[in-house]
Amino acid sequence: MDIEIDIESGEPLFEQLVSQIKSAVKARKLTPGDGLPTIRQLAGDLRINNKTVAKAYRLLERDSVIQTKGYRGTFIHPDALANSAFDIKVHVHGLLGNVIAKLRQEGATDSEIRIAFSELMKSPLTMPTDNGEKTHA
Amino acid sequence: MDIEIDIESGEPLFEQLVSQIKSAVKARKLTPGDGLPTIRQLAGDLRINNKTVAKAYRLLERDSVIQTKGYRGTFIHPDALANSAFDIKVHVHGLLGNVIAKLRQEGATDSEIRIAFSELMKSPLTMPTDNGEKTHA
DNA sequence: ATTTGTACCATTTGATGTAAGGGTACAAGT
DNA sequence: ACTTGTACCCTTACATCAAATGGTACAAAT
Repeated sequence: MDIEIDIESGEPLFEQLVSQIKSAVKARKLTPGDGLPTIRQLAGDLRINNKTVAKAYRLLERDSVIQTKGYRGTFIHPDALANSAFDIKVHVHGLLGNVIAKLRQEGATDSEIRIAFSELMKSPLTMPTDNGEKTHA
Repeated sequence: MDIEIDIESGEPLFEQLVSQIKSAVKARKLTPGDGLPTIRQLAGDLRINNKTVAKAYRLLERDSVIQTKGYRGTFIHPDALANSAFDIKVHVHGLLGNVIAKLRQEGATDSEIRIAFSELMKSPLTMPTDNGEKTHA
């Protein structure tokens, strides 16, 4: 598995890592059980910061594309192929986009939307308020 | 109708204007048909910028608390009392808050949410996409 | 004890937003 | 013609965040 990074590209480094590994999974170049280099190893090879690689790994694990097993290292997740198809960015874009469109339609200014958003993002303890109409089962 | 502005208060000037006029309506100090000072007049009296007052008036008219009649000036809206009760900030907070809570719960990072939000707010042409989306896997 | 991912402290750089101010110009209503 | 709200150009000061880097420290697994 070759991972290459383009510093010049506008795309964030951690994002390049994530999409390259997902692509490799989709292309069957990486299959469940395959081992990945350690964070420090990969960071050293690419000459980038450990934290940048760690960030990519963290996201990949959240998406269940990889699996970390402590001391033993990091491996391709059993369901990696299916999970690589899902892009949470698209999901977030969809849900947020609908609400924004609705609010704009109702007359809310972009400033009002932005300010409310900022305030909401400041409190990390947001619990779902379930006063919506389309609650799914 | 006395309008007073506190420059020292952290609250934005245009917001002070809006809330004071809404309060006056709720307190029946301003009733439908009452005339308001012109933007330039009020800005001069309070020694603030025209645009600050104009912004407050624009928001008040959007909320149908006041009504501008071109040359004749600005007046309290017939339904001002009812409309003063509605606070769009609360509404925006509610809708946005639910989506944010849901996305966080689904594992989206705050960065991902913020970035998607920024991208969406950049395109002023957002149309409602009405997709009856449910929970993903 | 060693290596793993991870968490925490910090920093710099660049982008982007709000709020407010200043000036100029214009269509619409009377 | 005159005044209205409004639209556009610009600027300032302030705040926040992303991305990346650097260093230190730690629980878990063997």
